[in-house]
Amino acid sequence: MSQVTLMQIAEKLKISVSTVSKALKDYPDVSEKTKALVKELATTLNYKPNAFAVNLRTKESKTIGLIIPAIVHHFFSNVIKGILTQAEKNGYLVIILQSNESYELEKKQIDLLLRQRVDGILISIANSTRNFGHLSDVLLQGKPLVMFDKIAKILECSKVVIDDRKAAKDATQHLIDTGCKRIAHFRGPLLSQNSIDRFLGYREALEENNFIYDSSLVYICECGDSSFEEGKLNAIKLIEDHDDIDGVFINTDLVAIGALTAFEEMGINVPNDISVVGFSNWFMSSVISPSLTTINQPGFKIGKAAFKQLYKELKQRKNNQPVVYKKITLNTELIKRASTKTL
Amino acid sequence: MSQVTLMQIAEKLKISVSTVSKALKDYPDVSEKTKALVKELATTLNYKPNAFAVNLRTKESKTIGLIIPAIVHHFFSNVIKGILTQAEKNGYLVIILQSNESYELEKKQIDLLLRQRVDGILISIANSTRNFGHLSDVLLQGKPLVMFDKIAKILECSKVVIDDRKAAKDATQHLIDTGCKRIAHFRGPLLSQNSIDRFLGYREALEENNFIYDSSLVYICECGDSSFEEGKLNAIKLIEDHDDIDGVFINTDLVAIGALTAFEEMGINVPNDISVVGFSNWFMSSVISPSLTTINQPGFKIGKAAFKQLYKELKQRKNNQPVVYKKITLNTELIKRASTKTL
DNA sequence: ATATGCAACGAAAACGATTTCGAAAACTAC
DNA sequence: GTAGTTTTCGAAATCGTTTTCGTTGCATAT
Repeated sequence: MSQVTLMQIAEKLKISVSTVSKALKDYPDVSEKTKALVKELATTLNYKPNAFAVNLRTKESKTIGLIIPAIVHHFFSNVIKGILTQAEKNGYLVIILQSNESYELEKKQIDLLLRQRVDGILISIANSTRNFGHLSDVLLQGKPLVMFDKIAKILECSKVVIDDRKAAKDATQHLIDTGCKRIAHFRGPLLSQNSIDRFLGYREALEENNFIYDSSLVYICECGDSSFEEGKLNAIKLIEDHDDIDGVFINTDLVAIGALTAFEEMGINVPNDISVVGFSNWFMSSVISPSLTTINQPGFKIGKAAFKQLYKELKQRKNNQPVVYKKITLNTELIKRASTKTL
Repeated sequence: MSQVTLMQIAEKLKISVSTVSKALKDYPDVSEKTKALVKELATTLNYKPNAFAVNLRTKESKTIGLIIPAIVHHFFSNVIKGILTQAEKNGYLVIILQSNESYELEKKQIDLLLRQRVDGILISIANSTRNFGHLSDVLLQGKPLVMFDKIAKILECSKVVIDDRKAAKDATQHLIDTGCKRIAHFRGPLLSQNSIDRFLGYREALEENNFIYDSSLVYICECGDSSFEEGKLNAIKLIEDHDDIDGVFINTDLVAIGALTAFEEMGINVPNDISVVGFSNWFMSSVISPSLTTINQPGFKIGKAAFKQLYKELKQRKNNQPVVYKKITLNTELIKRASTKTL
């Protein structure tokens, strides 16, 4: 029932606690004979070192914290999977918290993790987060912090991202390449940096191809729980407002799927009347009809890279080496499917 | 940089560590004046109690472990969300591990969590898990264990489930009620208890309506990463093998969506030629065309209920009350959509 | 003056491991 | 046999809290 301790092993073997500890950790100053004895008893008693005591002594917990805006989300759950996979490989445990896109919650959660004395923190910040004091606190405590996907540009720490702007430009360029002449954009929240960057990529592609940018072609959606509905509504509004649109670049897949549905209901053919490009490559995008051309956002890889970077910094600090922050940008790719024309 | 400790506060105030500790925890034997002094200094120094030391003393970590077969999964990510939400409310942190449906991994992860001295464990077991020694170890260590969704019936502990059999029966009955005369079933893995129960529900509905059960109408799929493809392939095989099928009950939504796609490609109209009912109510099911009739599996609620039960047992043990195991069965509901006929 | 009670504080023993340092034992070499 | 070296072990400090059990000083009652 109650846990086995080093002392219990020591008493049974009539040796000291220190020797038991050293035997289990293969210190050179313990004879092979006692080592064997200790190890055997330890396994038969099913000894498990008390993590609290170990952590207290060694000042590290082999645990990291992860704060993420949402869990029920194809991209983010892939990120989590990447992080967990890599953490497991390196013997780290992960405490996961979801901020629900709330700054207040995020702040509280950082504090919780700091109290828990995690070795480091991975975070994708909430859209509503404008102050970064809670994040610089982490750095000030001497703990590594790696941001991914939704980052604070101003904060000096490592980051793992995709190039939203370039990806959005690629997406828009694809619409242009396949013959679209007047291209709308359903963008995400005004405050979200990702949305801003994607919007900028959209505009940049237009400008490079000498299209005139028309702000009335840009529709905003929150990209929250009702993304699908937002996509439908915006699609309807788009058709009401304009009669010459032949392409749309949409901030996220789910909104795009809503738009596809609305287009179908209105008897508008995709891609012949209007071409659609989404963003993220949710699993769903490949199974709907017409399948959705989109930008693949490599969630699993981002998660892996984020943990790897955190791990690297953890080791650098441990070895008193200078910590070098890195900004890692992972490649996205355009996945061409049936919602855009082929040349 | 380095963390503030009780001793540092004590030294600055020229009082003892014990008084500081007691002041912060509002013990009655500390004067209001010193309490105020201590609390003020604690906040200005940004004191955070060292969780390792606290845990070591109090023998509880306010942390629980969660082992889950997969994260990138609509149902499971909803469960996680439910658990995290409830855990946060009660001041608990959650360490999440994914077993990837591997028994070996699951065993190792249980051991990891036990070493970490989590206060309790929530688990949905892997399909491949046939031995439950690692799980009864948890109970033997005096730590609460609550299983959800994928459970081991043989193990005596609390469980949170849905009634797969009844739900499957409802689904099949709905096909019968809407006029289907010959109903096939795409079932999940042979080893998965959920699949077995759903299969039994399917058969029970047939029998209760005096349909003859025909094992050649039951197709197996793994329901893994290629569920969609499996659905397509099975649908094609089904049509090749039989020409009189007018209804299918399918083990999971994703497989069902694959089947829907294949039916459409083969020019078979759903629901007029064949009606389809899925299982789980993935988000996707409502946005595809035709939208999928399915069984809603309340992931969020399951997660919440699982944590609540764990919490209850945690408190019972703490108060030396007898621990009562409970099997909680949550309601499912049939969501009628366009893939089945209306009366 | 003595006894009693209470308020306010502190010393010290846990909790269970790690690690340094010193000591004992065993062995080598002369 | 003695000096010196190498093995092998253990005592004790430490990590930062919590909590028990005193102790002190002071006010009140007798």
